[in-house]
Amino acid sequence: MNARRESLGGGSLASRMTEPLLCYPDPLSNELAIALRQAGHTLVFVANWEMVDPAEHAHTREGWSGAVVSGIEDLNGALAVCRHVRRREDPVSPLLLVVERHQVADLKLRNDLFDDFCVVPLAQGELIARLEHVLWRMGRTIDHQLIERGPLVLNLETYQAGIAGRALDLTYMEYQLLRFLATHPGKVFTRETLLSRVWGYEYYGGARTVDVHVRRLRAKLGEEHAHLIETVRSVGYRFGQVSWAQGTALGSLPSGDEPSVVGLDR
Amino acid sequence: MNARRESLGGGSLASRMTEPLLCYPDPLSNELAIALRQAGHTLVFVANWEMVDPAEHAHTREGWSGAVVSGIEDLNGALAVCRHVRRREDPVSPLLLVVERHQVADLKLRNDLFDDFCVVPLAQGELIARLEHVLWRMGRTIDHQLIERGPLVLNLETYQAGIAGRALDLTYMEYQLLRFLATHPGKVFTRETLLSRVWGYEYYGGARTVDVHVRRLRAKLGEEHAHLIETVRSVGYRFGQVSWAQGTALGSLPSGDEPSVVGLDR
DNA sequence: CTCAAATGTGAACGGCGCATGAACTCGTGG
DNA sequence: CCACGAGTTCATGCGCCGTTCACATTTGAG
Repeated sequence: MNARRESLGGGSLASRMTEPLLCYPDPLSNELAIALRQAGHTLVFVANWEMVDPAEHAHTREGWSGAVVSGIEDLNGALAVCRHVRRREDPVSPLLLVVERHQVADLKLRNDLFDDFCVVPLAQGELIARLEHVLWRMGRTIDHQLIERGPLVLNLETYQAGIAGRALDLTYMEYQLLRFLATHPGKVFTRETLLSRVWGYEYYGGARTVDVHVRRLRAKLGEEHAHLIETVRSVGYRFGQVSWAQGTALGSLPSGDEPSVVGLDR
Repeated sequence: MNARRESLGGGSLASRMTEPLLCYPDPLSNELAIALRQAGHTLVFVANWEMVDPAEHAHTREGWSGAVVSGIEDLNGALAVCRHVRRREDPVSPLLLVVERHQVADLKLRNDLFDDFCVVPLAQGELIARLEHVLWRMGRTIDHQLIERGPLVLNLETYQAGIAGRALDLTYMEYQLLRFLATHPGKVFTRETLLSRVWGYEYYGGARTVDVHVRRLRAKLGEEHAHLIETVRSVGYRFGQVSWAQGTALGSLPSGDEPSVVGLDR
């Protein structure tokens, strides 16, 4: 089964968005598809995350104007699409996630997977309003996606990483793992959680794989910064750093004595 | 009429946003206020845009952690608040706008007035999810799930603990034990109960193990705070002490997690 | 006061979780 | 076909930390 492309119907108020919208799943619910078409968007449907790249290649376009991913039918599949789409060298954005009411709780700690979300049943015009709002936001924010955590810098566009000014040559999984950890500084993740969030929900493999990647990351970070990834014995790992332990890690520590080593030295 | 400020209730799972949330109108709908309070926010209500600056000045805070503006009662008034708030030298952000279904259309071309919006009726947790998402986008983070008991702070996400601003370096079991005790302040647990609740139902070992862990905890708490874990002779241990001042002291101790500051000396 | 039960204290054992090194699989490109 | 790199798995050793024990100290009843 191939990606299905709709051509733009009669003119209407087609914004200057010449690129198509990436839609998941195939078929997308009628309500959503109709609203999007009425707003003048061209839709390309994919049935799973593996078809995203072929779909793009199929119509020789350069990229997408955005994505609308519905988690109603299959939330895990939707999140897989989000994850894949965000990891491409040219990430699709903006990405709008559509969920049901009871799925809102599942979005916790997954902020990095989407730019905005909406809950069905939708209000009249809500989907378009959100798309426009997020497009407007991106047009005026010149956010050259950088994650800076102390001496660590991750460039989400170029997939480059640096530590204390020195460039880090990370492999794909190393980068993904470090990025995930650094996106949630301080929080401890079990190996199982890391496998599901970084590797993917469908992944089934030994938990010790995480250890090895952590080890290599530490090695590349150098002895001086290896402690940025901390081991929490019998729990998992966390990305920690001294300077924002205060106020972030422990909460409002009264600016007292020596917050410098808050929970970081073992 | 003045701006109305709520102080954060006793302990519980308080988010660490020390700055208050600006809320319009006064009163904000119950549904919204309750959700925000449950997430641990402190709320300050204003009745119109002219009261924003006086309200900020009133409680000597430096700025806001964000704003929740409801347009349900008076959309124009709400938009006026948004406009004013955005024009200040130190704009309040993020700004979340709450509207009714039929008002979505009115948001067109007003993207600059808010960072995100949501439509009533809200899905369970949607308001908080949006706040978190927009906060996350702006590079700020909320710390959830803090247990605060007097000078003791437990961060359930980072597995970090602190006492009076000083970091505690606890082992896994020490942390689990302290967490369990602090979750039920004042309540006495037998060693057997602790073994089954903290160690696990299937655990079978000597009861003196508990003693040793309590000892090490007290040592790490420091002489000053060692009394936070009390020995109830021929019964077991408890966290905190009962306030005999209030009538039926023991009997009135709620078994739950909430009241938190029962008899804790600050 | 006397004594026994309960708890505090110090120390040592030993299992388990993790780091480490290395081998193996798979895909890619020369 | 081989070389190479990336991801995964396996085997081994070490050290932390949970557990236990012996002994000291405290508590409370008679």
